[in-house]
Amino acid sequence: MIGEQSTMLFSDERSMASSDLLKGLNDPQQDAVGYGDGPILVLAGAGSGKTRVLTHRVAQLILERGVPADRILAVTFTNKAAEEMRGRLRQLLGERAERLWISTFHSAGLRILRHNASRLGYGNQFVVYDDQDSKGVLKQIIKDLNINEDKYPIDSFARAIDRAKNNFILPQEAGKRASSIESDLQAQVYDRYQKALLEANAMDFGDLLVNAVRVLKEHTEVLEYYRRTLHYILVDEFQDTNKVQYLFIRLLAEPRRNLFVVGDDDQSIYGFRGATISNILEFEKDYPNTRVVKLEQNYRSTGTILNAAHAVIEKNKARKAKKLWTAGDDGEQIRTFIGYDENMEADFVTSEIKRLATQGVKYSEMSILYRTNAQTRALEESLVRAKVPYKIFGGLKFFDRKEVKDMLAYVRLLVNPADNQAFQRVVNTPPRGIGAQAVQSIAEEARRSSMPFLHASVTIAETNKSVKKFIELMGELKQASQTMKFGAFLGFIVEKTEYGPRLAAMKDPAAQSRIENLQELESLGRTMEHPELSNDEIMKDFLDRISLTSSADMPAGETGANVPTEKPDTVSLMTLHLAKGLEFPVVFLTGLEEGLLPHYRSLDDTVGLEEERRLCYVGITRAMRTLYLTRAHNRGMFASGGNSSTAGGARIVSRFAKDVDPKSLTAVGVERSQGATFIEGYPRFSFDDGDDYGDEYATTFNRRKKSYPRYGEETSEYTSKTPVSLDQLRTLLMPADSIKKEIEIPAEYHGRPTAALEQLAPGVAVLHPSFGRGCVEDVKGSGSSATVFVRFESFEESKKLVYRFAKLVLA
DNA sequence: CATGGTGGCATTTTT
DNA sequence: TGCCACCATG
Repeated sequence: MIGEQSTMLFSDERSMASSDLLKGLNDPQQDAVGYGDGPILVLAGAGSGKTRVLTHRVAQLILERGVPADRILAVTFTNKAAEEMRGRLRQLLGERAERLWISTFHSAGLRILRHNASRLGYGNQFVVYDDQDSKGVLKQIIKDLNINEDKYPIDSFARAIDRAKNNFILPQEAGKRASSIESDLQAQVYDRYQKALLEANAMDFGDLLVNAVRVLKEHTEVLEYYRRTLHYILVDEFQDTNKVQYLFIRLLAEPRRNLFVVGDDDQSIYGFRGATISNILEFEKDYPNTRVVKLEQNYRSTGTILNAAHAVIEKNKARKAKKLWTAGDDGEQIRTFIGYDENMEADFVTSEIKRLATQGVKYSEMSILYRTNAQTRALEESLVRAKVPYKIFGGLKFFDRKEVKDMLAYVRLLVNPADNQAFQRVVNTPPRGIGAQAVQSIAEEARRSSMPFLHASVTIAETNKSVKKFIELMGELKQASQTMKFGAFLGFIVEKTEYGPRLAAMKDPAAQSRIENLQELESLGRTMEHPELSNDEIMKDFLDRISLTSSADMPAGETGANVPTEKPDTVSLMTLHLAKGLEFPVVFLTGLEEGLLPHYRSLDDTVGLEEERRLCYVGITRAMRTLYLTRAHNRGMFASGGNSSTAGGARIVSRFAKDVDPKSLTAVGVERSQGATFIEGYPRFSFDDGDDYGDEYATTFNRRKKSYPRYGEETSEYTSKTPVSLDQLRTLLMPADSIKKEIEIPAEYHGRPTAALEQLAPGVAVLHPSFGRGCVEDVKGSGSSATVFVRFESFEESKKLVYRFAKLVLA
């Protein structure tokens, strides 16, 4: 849903008459698209046709000015946005769109480094470390340096290093700048960390940018090459670029300066990642004769929604003055709701969704937005209960699974024997008698001989039988990797390492789903097979794709009216950060409370608060037609077990909501019945008298409250048990890919309430989300520790399930 | 020396 | 839940 104006002006596949390019664009849009050479900054407000301008600009360069497609680089923030852009350009340009270089900053960095990393002392086949790997490296360093982890936690170093990289500060420079004991220590750790990565032939995320810039700066022949190649550069979401990214672009854009950047300072929400608004506010200083174009006409939202958005954002000091306007009318009132707690809030959202659905609104036209991922729990639970199809964006769950990471670590180690993190991950996984002591001696040997752990362990193997066996295993895997097909090879790893067999031997229900995940991985491997590529190449490609796919890469398809979609009709749930660039007819903006939005971590700092405000602005401007603002009166911050803990007590309405004109708000539900307002009201909530709620939401809520505990009950098992389908994974790994966590509920199991413990007795037929149909044999214990023995149709022996987690349903 | 079980703790946002 | 530190056991 990146699309703004979804008109289908150009249906001709091949190309179009160039004069048509400007048709359907408003004056400023035409200005931007038709501009000649030189730097141009397009300040594009939310919903003002930004993507349209970008794509038409590219088309204009090619069709009207004869620029070859491979002379153009367009940089976006997510793979999805890149794919979206390519898709649209395909409509404008046909085949030629394939030759454009459209990618994210990180992919562009990776591509350059794959060809040139050797100039920096890395092997070109370096691996990309994820956050976990990075922390593993840091942990070792902190141990080596005898740093007190309580005083200086790993995360503080991770953050410091990340910050340095965002600002293109290399270790040496960091050392020079250090002005305190702490920053000096950080610089030391940073230096050792980089050396460790270099030894492991690995780069972390930040390195993909830092090292790309280094290679360009330090090796003129490389820089010249890219400058010769790239004549036009376009940058999307420019307000979210940080210093390294800016340097990267600046280097490539010289000397032509044909730089076309599009952004909106009001939507800068990645300050924590080093994005600096000054990049956009000061662009004109760096490029003196910049043409500035403002797009202020909004084609997305109603007047009421735009007014609310403006009321929120205008309080920010650090912004370029502008005000969105629409030629459309005011539209509906904004609807508000206060829930007793987050569950009631969720139930409200759910029931409104169902209501709208019966009125013909598609699920895919509705979206639920929130500040923190933790808020999904209640929402998810409520949606599952009501059988509303949904998908949650964010979090690469499949590849984050332990068993998947374990198997991938074997692959990594084979591709890059210097990958010490992968080594440490697999050396005793599954347990094979190589404990901390043995690893310690391997590490010492590695240091002594300056060899990777894997090589050092060959020496240790002379005196340690377990290590010897491990080495032999790796050798066997290596040989197999040369001869077997990739998919089969993955299966071979699972077998040979005994990882699979050991899981199979476990009675634990969780083991079963892990096996299924490994089978999925194997199937996925089969789809990666390619007759012209060696297994080594396939493995590298496989790993690269996995490490670069991000949680914001949304499913393709829901791009508005002009692209027919076969995508499932589901409600979208995502954080405000992930929502940027998208639009939905109906938006539920949840958790409008002090401490959540704005988040309490930002409360004491004005810069942070301004960013929270922008976040709220982004949320509001996602809505095309209908906007809901909801909050909860109580919120269990740390959900656990069966307590309805409400740490933090009563919650106060967000200051952002207070900025919205009350006349545009209509209370729904509780406030309506009690005369309280969204802004001021604390409606009287009582557990004893359901009628107090005064509307239909009370029913669900009351039913609910009797069946505590609720946290982690309905949903967590779905997310961990439901295997990701092959098709999903395949999509995931294609360049255009989409990352999503999609929940598919088994048909029979669909929507039924979890069976109460009292209902379970020997002989009762039940359903389990992943084991299927079965019959209760016995029930032992009570309360949260109760266990149920079930004989499932598809299993020989009966299974012992913990009642609290099993989610059994009466058959 | 390796392993498995137990109890305590944590949660902003992400390329 | 899931991760980690700690401890008892083989």
